[in-house]
Amino acid sequence: MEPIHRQPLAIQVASRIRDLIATDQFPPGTPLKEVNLCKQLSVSRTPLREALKQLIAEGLVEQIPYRGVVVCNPDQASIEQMLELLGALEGFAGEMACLRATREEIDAIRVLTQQMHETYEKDERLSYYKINQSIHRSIVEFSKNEELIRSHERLNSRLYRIRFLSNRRTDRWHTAIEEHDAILRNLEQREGLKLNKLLREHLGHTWTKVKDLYDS
Amino acid sequence: MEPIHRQPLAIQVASRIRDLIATDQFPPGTPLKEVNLCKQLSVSRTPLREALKQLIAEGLVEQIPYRGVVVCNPDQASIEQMLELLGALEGFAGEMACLRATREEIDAIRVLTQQMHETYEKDERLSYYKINQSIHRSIVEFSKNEELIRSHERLNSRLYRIRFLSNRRTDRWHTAIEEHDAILRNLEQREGLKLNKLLREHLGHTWTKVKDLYDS
DNA sequence: TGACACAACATTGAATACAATATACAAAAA
DNA sequence: TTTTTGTATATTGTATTCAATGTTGTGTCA
Repeated sequence: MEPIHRQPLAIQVASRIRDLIATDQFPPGTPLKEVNLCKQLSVSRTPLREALKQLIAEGLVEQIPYRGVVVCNPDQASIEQMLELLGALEGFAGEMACLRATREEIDAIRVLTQQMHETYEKDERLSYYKINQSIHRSIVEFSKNEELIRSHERLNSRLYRIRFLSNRRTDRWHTAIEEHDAILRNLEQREGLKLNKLLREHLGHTWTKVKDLYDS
Repeated sequence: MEPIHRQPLAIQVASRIRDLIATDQFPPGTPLKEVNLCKQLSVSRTPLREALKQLIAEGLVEQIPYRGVVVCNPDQASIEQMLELLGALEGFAGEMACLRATREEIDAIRVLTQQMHETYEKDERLSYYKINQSIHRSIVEFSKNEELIRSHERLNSRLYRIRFLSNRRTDRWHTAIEEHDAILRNLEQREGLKLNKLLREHLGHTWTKVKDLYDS
């Protein structure tokens, strides 16, 4: 029988705050005052502080001794480095996926890519964003490397907000779709090295979008 | 003027426990009972618990609700996956280092590689181990990607104990040295792709050593 | 003798109380 | 008026207390 999952309060609090940051309800620079948050979330300081410790370890917030915790505001250089690393991770994941993904798993990617085309035709920005995330996450999962999956997940969540904001720009939408077609093709043909390169470039293009966003 | 660095207790406690795990004084499976540790480290439960939360986030220990925290005992598959990821990270770092390392930084690697040869001649196992770690860490640093450096650092610290244990085997010592010569050569000639491949293979060989260790 | 119920204990989870430190503001001196 | 310094207040850091849960051992009944 399915066991009951118990989550310590700290874990729940952590994921709640994580969401608040990702959805820009706690934008960068927001000071996370303990007593305020306690009241808002109806928990005491102990689990809240333990949750914050976790977020600090994830790099989502930063702590200054005796002066509290604030939401990180990564500068352009940090974002570029994070995207560069994300590209490396996804590229490597893609390479491994070429070796390890099953026929069915690749079919699933094809379906998602097809759906992505449809959202493009219908101009559904949010759906596009979600499907795009799905595809990338799936490729990483198909690497069958748990450690890689976790690392990617953590880094990606830190970039969630940035990517969401940069998704508003429509410039590169069409080319992004074409890139996804190429990604699918190379995955189907198990061209590991080429897929690696493609994914790294694909993420590199995200950076140019983000950069424009910052510059404007 | 140089500011005074203050470390909250939780941070200090965390790094102390991290060391105890790395040096096998807290071998895998050791239950980390809160009150015991409190007394041993002379701190109260609150900062200790916050430290544990950090170690959990790092994946060094695992927590079971209401049953405490134990030192992780990664199985063969996990170790293989961690080493695979470590190889990917170092490989990518090497590729970036070829683009970004200064002449002086590469010289530093040459010096270290030379010292490594000397420890081999003198059969100084511990020195060899430390220099080896230095070289790998330096290459990652020369990628000039802070995010990559942090990720590598965290993953590497989790493998510290394993690598230390596998260092006792002498079989592959000579070939490892030769690989390091090749790594240096390719770094000097800025052959990014080749260096990437070399480093990934180098880490792959570590895995065969570890595997032998487990099998015997 | 073995299985089960129950109680006593040990351990973690959460809340509160207290201490240390930083910040803001006002009063006093130059 | 400006600078400095002391004090009040807010906030975080740490310790302690209480509650919830898991574990172990013992005694009873079949």
